[in-house]
Amino acid sequence: MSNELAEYTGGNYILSEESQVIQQRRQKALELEQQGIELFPNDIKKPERAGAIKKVYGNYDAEDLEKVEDSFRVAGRIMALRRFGKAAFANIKDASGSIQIHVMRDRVGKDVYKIFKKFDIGDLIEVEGRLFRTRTGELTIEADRIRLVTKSMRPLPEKYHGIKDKELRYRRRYEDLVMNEDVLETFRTRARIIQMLRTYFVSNGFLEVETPMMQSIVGGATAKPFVTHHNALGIDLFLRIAPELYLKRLLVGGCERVFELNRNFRNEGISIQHNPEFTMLEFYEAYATYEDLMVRTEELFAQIAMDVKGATRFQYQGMDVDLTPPWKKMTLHQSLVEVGKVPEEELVDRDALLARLSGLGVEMDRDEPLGKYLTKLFDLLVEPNLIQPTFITRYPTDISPLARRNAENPEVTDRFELFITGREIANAFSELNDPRDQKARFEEQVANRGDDEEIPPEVDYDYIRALEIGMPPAAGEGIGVDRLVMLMTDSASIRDVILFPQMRPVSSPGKGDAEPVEPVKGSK
RNA sequence: GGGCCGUUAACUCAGUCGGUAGAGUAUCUGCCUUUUAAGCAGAGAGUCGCUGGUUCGAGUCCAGCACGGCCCA
Repeated sequence: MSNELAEYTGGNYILSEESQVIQQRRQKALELEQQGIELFPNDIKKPERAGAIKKVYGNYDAEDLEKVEDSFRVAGRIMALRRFGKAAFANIKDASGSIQIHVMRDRVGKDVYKIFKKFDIGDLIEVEGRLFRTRTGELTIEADRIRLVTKSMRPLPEKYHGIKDKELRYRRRYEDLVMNEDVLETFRTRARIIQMLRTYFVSNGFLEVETPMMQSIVGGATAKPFVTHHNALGIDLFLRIAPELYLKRLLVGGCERVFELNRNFRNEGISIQHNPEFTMLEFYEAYATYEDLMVRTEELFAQIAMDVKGATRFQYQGMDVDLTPPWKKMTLHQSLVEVGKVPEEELVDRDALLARLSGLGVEMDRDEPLGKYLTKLFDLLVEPNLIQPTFITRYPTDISPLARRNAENPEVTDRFELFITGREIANAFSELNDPRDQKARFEEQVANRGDDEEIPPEVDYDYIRALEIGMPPAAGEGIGVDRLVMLMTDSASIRDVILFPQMRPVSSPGKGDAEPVEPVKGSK
């Protein structure tokens, strides 16, 4: 064959040559068509599920099955094909599982068998017949009728090893899903976790809302945003980095319990833990404090673990994790001293902190708020060691612009971050609802931002206005859903829990070849 | 942004000291009516990621680039 040589044509790719295997498939498809076989019919009645048949008849022995006179009609993809001249076995896979079929020339008829001989692994077919058990004991459908449902024009990956190349798995998730059983299982678990999150909050009286994805002022977190432009309004808009300021406006509006489960976008690095778009759950509860949210979080995570894992104690990437409440609590200072082995007196000493960071290979500006040095040290020395669930509390006020000050010590906030398996998985605090303090902190934040910022920082004065109307005392939390799913599915990379993770588009022929792209009609 | 590793047939992978490009699966042909990584016999299939360099000769050595993976910032 000649590889799929792609020609660069100004953004689109056209296959100039095809592999031999694909040419042969096209040829076969043509031959079938000439014999009057529809390659892509649309009149297939809803079939039985392979898994359901197996569930009901899985325990029947050969004699029992002979008494079952019903015919069963399934449809699915041919995953394996073993031909013997005038008969063949095939494995047919649908969303519920797979089932073996047996096709005999003398049963389906010469003409049909001739057509069947042109079917390939990867084709979707429909089969109808009675159940029997083979000599080796496998429940099998003896085909009376067989029909092509969708012709596959391209060969599937190798049947035994499947598709292993991670790049191809992420770029061609459809193929990954066809070949690798566990992938669908992971995403089923993901769906179940999201369902449980939703059920938990709804049943606790939280209102699910949707707030803007496109915002004119970046707020609610510190991260670089994606910029887009609205033509009619003539303004730049930012894809949200967090929904926080909108959800708290709803607290002002009288929604005492709200949550949003949706995507955030951050224009930063891609890593094993970061995808530019990721799923965040944020919830806000009036008349609750960050301490109440600790209890909720423990309860929620334990419930999810029980459902997914059947226990609150399980393995993650070889680590033993125990989510049984209550979880460990530590202040940021404590964690730096006890886990990070930083002498306590250093924690208030700018020079000592900078020196220690420098020793760790991190150079930071001298005029950063002290809290930044502490959290940097925390990231390096403490976070990786927090394997068991741990709430870290009392974050410095200077790095927590939206959190309520602690009543005894206004230099720290009523805030926690949750760490499991050395990773941040949630962030929560009692909400700052004093508009005067909020305004001062916003303005200070804006004043302190460097000139090198690509996006000029802006104070959200409408949010201040909302606080002036009056926001009830409340606490709010954000949970990184992808990371939670990673934990519960024992996935090492965030890409394994996002169906289509962000990848750089392929711009040259070769591995990960772009498929032929027809120029989009009407596009420039 | 830095380091290490990878990129060879549609897929999974070998490829020794620099000397004509290999296997299995898949495909095609023939045989085969209870197989299940079916079997047997045969065949076709490659711009060795891209570009340049060294060399009589490069999949192999060197440089740059692209994409990806892992680790670090």
